[in-house]
Order: sequence, then structure tokens, then C-alpha cells
Amino acid sequence: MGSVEDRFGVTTVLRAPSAVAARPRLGGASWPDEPRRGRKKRQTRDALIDAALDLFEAKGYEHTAVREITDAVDVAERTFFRYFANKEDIALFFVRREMDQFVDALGARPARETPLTAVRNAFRQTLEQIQADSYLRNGEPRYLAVIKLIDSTPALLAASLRFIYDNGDKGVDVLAERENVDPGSDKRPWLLIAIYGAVMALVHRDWRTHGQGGAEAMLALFDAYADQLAPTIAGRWRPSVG
Amino acid sequence: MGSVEDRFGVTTVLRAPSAVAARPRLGGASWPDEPRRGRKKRQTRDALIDAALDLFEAKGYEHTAVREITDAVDVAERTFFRYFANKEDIALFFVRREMDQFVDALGARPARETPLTAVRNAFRQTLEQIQADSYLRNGEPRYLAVIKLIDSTPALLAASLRFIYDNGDKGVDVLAERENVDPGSDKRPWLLIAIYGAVMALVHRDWRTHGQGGAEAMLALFDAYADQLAPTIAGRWRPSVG
DNA sequence: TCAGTTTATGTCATAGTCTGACATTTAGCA
DNA sequence: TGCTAAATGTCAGACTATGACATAAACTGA
Repeated sequence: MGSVEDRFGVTTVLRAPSAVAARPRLGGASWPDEPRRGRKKRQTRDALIDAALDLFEAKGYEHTAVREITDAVDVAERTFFRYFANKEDIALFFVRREMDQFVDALGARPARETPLTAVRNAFRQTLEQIQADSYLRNGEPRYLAVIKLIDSTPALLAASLRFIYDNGDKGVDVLAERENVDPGSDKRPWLLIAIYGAVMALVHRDWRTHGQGGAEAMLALFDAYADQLAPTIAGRWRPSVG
Repeated sequence: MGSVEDRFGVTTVLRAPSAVAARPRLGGASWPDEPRRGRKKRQTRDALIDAALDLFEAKGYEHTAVREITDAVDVAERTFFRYFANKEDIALFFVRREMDQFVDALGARPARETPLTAVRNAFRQTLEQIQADSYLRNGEPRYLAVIKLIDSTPALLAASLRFIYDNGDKGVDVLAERENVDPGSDKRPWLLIAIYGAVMALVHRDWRTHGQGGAEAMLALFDAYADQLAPTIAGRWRPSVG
């Protein structure tokens, strides 16, 4: 394993058996127009993610060394850290993307919608998007496997909670702007932080168990939580049942 | 810094100037009856915590090596990891203790109190306990410095959020038992998870800025959040303003 | 097609976290 | 005083992460 260098400085890399076969896993170019450099980057990144998730699922997050991931894809360990800030980062890749999608979707909801309605619809959109993007792996969608992985790995759970916490602010900013709430004022929708943070955390918590049911089950879950919070929100925001 | 080893294998450890002076920092035995062995353990642990927080405050969490902490207390690096599971652990020491106090206090609240009232009172008790336990350091209570440290260190924030998340379950279990809610049922107080998780997380978020005002300011903050959630709770639980 | 530039990777060295195994010291006690 | 167990020290090593520099590959323009 690793590399051997002879006295003339010629380095022979000793590859894992599956090394060469691993790289083209995600196949051809998604965008043929894209210059080859960027295409290869994307391929390498996707291959790293794919290999990482496979290994995480097979042997657990903590028991998978970065070295094993890079060996599987046949790149240098250093390369991993050029694509991802740290080991957590690669596991939370999808989470981060989905969160961004959610905030974007929230910002794009029509102004006539109640905050809660907007959140709900943005949530649905994101769920559908996730399902459309995800592909099956061992008979189960990749995103579900990721959720399970995170839920069962303390370090990842912590990181993803912080992520939700941080993004809660972003989401609330979007909502506050929609509702013309002065950013500095006391009227800033603290409650929505609560909805956002709590519901998201709770939904995440139950995703593992209810996730099999797909977007519908998740939406039902969301509604169950939101219904309980709705009266309070309705008292302070323009009421409307979505 | 560190150690120097000559060609005969003799290792000379280069200690920080304050090394020897650091150990007796927390002075004599708190419980003279306690056997010396346990007393020394406690002293070492406290000295480690104290040195760690000093260093974290001075140069930041990430830029403080475990080695520096152990040098300051004049123990082996290995010893650190016998007292604390990891570097995070020492920074969250107080958080963990305070959370435990809170859950205990919650369980001890009289049954006649509404869940929200019980949470509030347990929260107050804990705050007062924290203030009583904490001592000034550079003119500011230690616990406040810890809060600031956590808030400004991503890794610590993540860990403490997970801690809140995990303990939320514990707290809700306590509440569910108080209210005779069947643990498995749908009547399980989801809302209280929300209160617990959201309010606690939010309070934590504002602790840094409002913490100067002491327990009163924190309680006011808690009330501000709780007031908004109260109507919802009141609709589903026995109402009572406390 | 070639030379020059930029970008992605490889390679090497190193700091820092954390763990296991074993040796040494210390407290508590017969 | 000597035995026992607990605490700590010592040593080796795996793993994560980063900086510095070298090399290879992809682009650019003539």
C-alpha cells in the first residue's frame, strides 16, 4: 500500500485492486459542453463522495480512514482535503446542498403565502427535489442512507445540528424580509427561529424512521409538528391555513 | 518547546515557566475527610480545567494544544485523556454539569406545576446554582466566559448543540412522566421537545449578549420566548401561568 | 504545433488528536 | 515494612489536517 520510490526517484504507486475500476463509477460527462478540466474535477469529487458513503455504510464513519477513501478512488490523500474541508464535510455534502435548496426555495415563495405556508411549501419542494436527485443504492435512496448515517454518528449529528442552527438564521432572515420585519427590531420572528430550528431538528430526528414513506410521509410529519405550533404563529402573523 | 532527546535516549522535557506553580492553583482539600487519592484526582482535574479555560480564553480553542494544557499543570499528555474523553470534553465540562442539574431540578419540581412553569422554575434554579458555583475570572464569571468560548468556536457549538439535543430527550422524558403520558404514545409531548430544544438553544444563543445581566436577564429572555409558546401549550396542557 | 500559463495533483514534512500496551509511582492498608 | 490497587508516566502508532514545493495535466494564444 502507498508508494515505493527507487533510488532514481521513480515512484511506483501501489494501487488497491479496485482502484482503477473505481474512478469511472459516475461515468460520462453530465454537461458535454463543460471543459474537460471541470468535468474531471466533478468526476473526482463525485467518485470521492460515492466511495466515502459506500465505505461509511459498510464499516461506519469513524472506522473509515480518509486514506481508504482516496485509495478506492486512486488519488492522493492530500487531494481529499482539497475537495473537502474535513472528513465530516464529505458526509454532510448532501445536507448542505439540500439546506441551500430549501433556503432558496423559501426565498422564492410568493409573498401572499403565510410564513408557515411558505416554509411548508419550500419544504415540500426540497423533498421532491431530493428524491428526484437521489439514486438507489442497495435498494434504498442514497439520501436516506445519508440521514441514517448522520443520525447514528455522534460527530456527524453534532455537525449537522450546527448546520441547521446556522441556517436557521439564514432562513429567518429570508422570512423576516418577506414580512418586512426590521432586522434589528424585537419583532424579529423569534418564533420562526423556533419553528425552523425545532421542526427541522425534529423532522431530521424522525426522518430515519418515517423516511421510507417518501415526501408524503415527511410532509405529514412536518404538518403534525406545525399544526401544534400554528395557533401561536397565527396569533402573531397573518393567519392562513395552507 | 516540547522535549529534547539526546543520543543516549535521555529525554529532557522543557516545561513552561509556570508549570510547577500551576498545580496547587485550586489549593487545599474541599473535603478534608476525603481520602487523599480522590482529593488529588479532583485537584488535578480542576487544575486541568482551569488551565484549559485560561489558555482557551487567551489563545482560542483551536490554537491551544492539549500538550500546552498538560504542560501548564505539569502532567503527562496521556493523563489528560484519562480525565477527558477528548479536547471538546473539557470545554463542555460545565455545560454538561449544568444540564444535569437542570434535568434533576426539573424532575424535582412539584407535580402541581404546569410543564412550562416547571421548566421555568428549574431553569431559574439552575441559573442561580451556576452563579453561586461560578467564580470571577478577570472580572467576569467563569461560566460566561465558557458560554462565549463555545459560541465562538464552531466545533464546541456543534458539540453543545448535540448535547442539548440529546438532553432534550431526557428532559422530555421527565416531563412526560410528570404528566403521565405514555412514553410510546402519540401524546408524547412533542411540543415540549420544541420548547425544550428551541428555547434552550435560543437562550444559549443569546446568553452571550444578555448573560451580563445575570439570572434575571436570562429569565426575562426565557419568559419572552416562553410567552410566545405558552398559548399553544395552554391549549393542550393544563393551563396555568406561573 | 509549440510555448507559456493556469489549475489540479502528487509528494514530503509536520503538527496535533487520540488510543493501546506496558512500566513506574503513589496511596492505602495489613 | 511490604503488599495491592489506583494513578500516572512512557512509548509507539494510527489518523486527521495543513503548508510547501514539485510535477502533470488542461487551457490559451500565436
